[in-house]
Amino acid sequence: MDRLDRKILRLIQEDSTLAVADIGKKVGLSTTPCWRRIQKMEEEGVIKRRVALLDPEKVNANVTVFVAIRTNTHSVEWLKRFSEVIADFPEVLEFYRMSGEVDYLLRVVVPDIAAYDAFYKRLIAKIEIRDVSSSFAMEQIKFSTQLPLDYMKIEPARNGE
Amino acid sequence: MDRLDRKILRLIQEDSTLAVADIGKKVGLSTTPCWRRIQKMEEEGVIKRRVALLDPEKVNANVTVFVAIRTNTHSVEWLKRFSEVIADFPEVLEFYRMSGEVDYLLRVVVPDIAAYDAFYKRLIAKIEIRDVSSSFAMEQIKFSTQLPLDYMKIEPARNGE
DNA sequence: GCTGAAAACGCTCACGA
DNA sequence: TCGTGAGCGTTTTCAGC
Repeated sequence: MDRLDRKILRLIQEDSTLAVADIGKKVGLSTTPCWRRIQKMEEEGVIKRRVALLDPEKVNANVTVFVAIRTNTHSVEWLKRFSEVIADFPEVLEFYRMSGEVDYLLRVVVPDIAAYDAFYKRLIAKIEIRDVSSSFAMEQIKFSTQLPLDYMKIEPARNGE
Repeated sequence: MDRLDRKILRLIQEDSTLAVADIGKKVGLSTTPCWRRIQKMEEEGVIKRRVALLDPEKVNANVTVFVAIRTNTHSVEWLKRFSEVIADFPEVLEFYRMSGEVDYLLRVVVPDIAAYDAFYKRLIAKIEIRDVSSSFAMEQIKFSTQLPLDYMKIEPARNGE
């Protein structure tokens, strides 16, 4: 992947409705070669999927809660079971295994505090957890799906640009 | 918005490359009415944008760090300044104002710990922060942009379905 | 590897039910 | 509000450079 590929990624990460011809114009490529580059990055899995992003408020899912979880059973089996449980909850958008004090961190999205409480009860009914600590977000100041591309490993373009 | 709209949202939240005709087939609608519903939801801002999601590993941005921030200057001006500073850092993908102990929470994405340290130094050089606590994610077990649609406020369809 | 053109496909709109 | 069908633009493929 070279600088042109990165330029393409920057564009489609922002807006995937752009026509291939337009992307080509912006990066200095005609339609066919630009299309082939995109095709290749899809095959390689660099581009994973194309999705529509919705307005959380308009679909009544505007409250974000971060749930810090500590467990006493640090086994692979417990994690496997826990992952399966989490997979059944569409409210959980992000799920991380952490270093430090907290073992796992969830980002949960619900309409309000009451719905979070209902979610919480359903969760602890399904699996035993030592310690759960919930932090509510008052406001989402920034949310982006655009990964920083400045760290990409770039192979120099053949023309030397 | 009725049940059909919700079905449409479910589909395009998952895969926005689906042809309108195919979406229509899946929800029981022919192309044009399906297209009109999508059009309307775009105009209303329910559908905000369409983007490509990339593989964090393949673009060398695979380490997530949660940064909990506490401030002593709880003024609107400080938040404004802080927001502007954050906007200049492409590594910050999410930024929340929190309730409780922590004032703000960032989700930062970098290639490795060294890059995080560099990011951290650049950040604190730009604005004064009372207390910063960084937690590293070892593993991203789940990441989704699909908001839960079960909480949507549904108007009954005219045909009574 | 790029260009340009042709074919296939999907989007968009006017009209009638 | 839905559906049909026609026109148009985009995507995708392919021959030639």
